[in-house]
Amino acid sequence: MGRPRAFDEDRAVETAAELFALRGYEGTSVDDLVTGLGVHRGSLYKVFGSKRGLYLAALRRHLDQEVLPLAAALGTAGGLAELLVQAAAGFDGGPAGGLLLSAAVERAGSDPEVGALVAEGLAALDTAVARAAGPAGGESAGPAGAEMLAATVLGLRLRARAGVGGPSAASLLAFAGRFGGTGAAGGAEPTG
Amino acid sequence: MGRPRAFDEDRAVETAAELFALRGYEGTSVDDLVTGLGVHRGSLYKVFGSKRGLYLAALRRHLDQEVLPLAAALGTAGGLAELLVQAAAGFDGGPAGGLLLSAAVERAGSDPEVGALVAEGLAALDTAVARAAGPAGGESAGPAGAEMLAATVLGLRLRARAGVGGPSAASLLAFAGRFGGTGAAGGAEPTG
DNA sequence: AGGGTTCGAGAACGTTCGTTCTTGACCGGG
DNA sequence: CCCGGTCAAGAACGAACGTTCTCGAACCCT
Repeated sequence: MGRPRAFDEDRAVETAAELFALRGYEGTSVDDLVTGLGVHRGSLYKVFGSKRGLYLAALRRHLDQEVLPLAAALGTAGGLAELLVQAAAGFDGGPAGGLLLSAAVERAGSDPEVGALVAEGLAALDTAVARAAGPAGGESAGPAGAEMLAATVLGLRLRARAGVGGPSAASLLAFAGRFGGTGAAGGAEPTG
Repeated sequence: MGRPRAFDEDRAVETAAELFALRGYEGTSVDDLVTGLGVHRGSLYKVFGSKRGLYLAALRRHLDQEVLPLAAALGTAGGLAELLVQAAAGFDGGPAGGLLLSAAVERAGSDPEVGALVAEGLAALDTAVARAAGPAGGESAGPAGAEMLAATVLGLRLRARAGVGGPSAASLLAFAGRFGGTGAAGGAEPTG
């Protein structure tokens, strides 16, 4: 009953996630969202309740549609070296954890609900890294060795986001070699 | 000539750095700054020109008074293991790169001047890590191996800032051991 | 066909934003 | 002594903020 919705809700949340990832929560105004999403103000408040509600939906979607699938894919195929290379390159050039990174720094400390979502995303990253690194990184490096490598991945993403150049491919491979990762284990000859 | 200033400018910038680090640039209002600094609005604009001017001064001070000295200290004394342990623990419990982290994620991409300062801070961190890691991390791990370890330090600080638990001490020592770091090279027995 | 309900369009709300202005207190040099 | 200049105090500015309201159009169900 009633008039059917004229916009794709999931697509709106996806666009909101990109805007929030790009400019942060405080840096993105409701006007920006209304313009960028092409969704009317009233509809936005009817569906999501508030700007924060839309932000939480965007972060939730970011985890479900990008972080978790990416983590799962990296956990099964490819080794540690590939994971580090893709992390430094921005995975596939997309947002690639940009919203997770932004939320972790800007909102996780002051908004408990955001903090819980960020913790969930980071835990998924830990699991993926543990699987990619295999026994070398996940076990012999200590009971929580994967968290160290996950921190490295986060740091690489942060550097890329800040616009500073990342390490060379040779460094990435040499680094992975220290953990006996698949693909580039052993020798660490700078080839470039 | 004229009435002398009644507030400590350097102390005001220091407090501003703490506020900006805690709530970010967009999340800190001029009213917050006026209240927190105890400096009048007019004086603030007379001295720093704008909110952004104060932010740049705070970031500049953060680099000069906290990041660079910390990097220098870590570069000369202590090994990689100690650096990682201190990074995970928040160095000395202070802001410890919080403003650098916040600026890197929130402002470096959209404000070139902030981006330059952030790049300077990250470069200083690279240098410090290279010295702490010694030949093992700085050379044999590749020409830019230190950047990988610096990324790990950044990731650890980000995790701490987001409020998620960091790796155990055993993991940190085992990780450092992979690079032949001073203090905990070799064995990686979980002692806790 | 018509009632009930939800939608999209946009004006409007009060608040807060960053910034500027006005006013009077204070200080050093002639 | 008093004058030029800098200071602190706070009101005030227009713009932008997040949110709410009013209104007519569009649609499903009976």
